[in-house]
Amino acid sequence: MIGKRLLREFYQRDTIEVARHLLGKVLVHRLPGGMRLSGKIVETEAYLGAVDPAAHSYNNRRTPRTEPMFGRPGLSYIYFIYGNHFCFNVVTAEEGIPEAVLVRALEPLEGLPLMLRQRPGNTHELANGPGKLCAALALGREQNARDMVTDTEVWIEDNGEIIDESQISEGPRVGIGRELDHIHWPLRFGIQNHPALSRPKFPLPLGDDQII
DNA sequence: ATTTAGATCCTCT
DNA sequence: GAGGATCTAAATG
Repeated sequence: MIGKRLLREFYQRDTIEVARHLLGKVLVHRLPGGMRLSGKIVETEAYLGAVDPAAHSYNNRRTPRTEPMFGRPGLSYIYFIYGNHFCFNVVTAEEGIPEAVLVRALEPLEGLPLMLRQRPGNTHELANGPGKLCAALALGREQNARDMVTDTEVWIEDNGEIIDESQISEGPRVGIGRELDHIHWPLRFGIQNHPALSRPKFPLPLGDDQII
């Protein structure tokens, strides 16, 4: 069963809302030839642009690399990192407001045999990290700055799955440095206890009988 | 189980 | 020239 492509309105709203609502949606890469590689989004992070020291677009920093973040909501933003990996983001909010959501983990759905050929192992370890999911879905420079509302190769679908608020874990973002307040901002979201979540583990929710 | 180091190269200063 | 929205394997407790 093939879902409905997400429309502009999905992306064109509050970035944190988009990050939460992307959980359970399906990222699709249609290869030349027609084969579909896809996975269910199980983990995301919000990057809040001008006011977010962890965002590439902090203080509206606009360079050739960050240019897609200033484009229409629904654009892909894929960048190369650490000499080895790509990371996949979706541009959010209003055009000109450089915010985005990083997709951090997928549960592979279509194209499993192909993914396993290049990285043998457990299904839930094929795309449980931002670099790994780009490798699994063959996303790279070629797929940067695509308008996923209209593109014929890369887009996101709604397959009808509803993720209730009560099934969403949240916590601080990963890998963004060490000194300032923003490292505590709870802008990382995941489907609670899903086997394809990345590391590190989400913190336990705070409760009355919880000891830290 | 947790920590460390190395790979590797693009982007911006 | 420095460092990064990462990953893996190897070392350590």
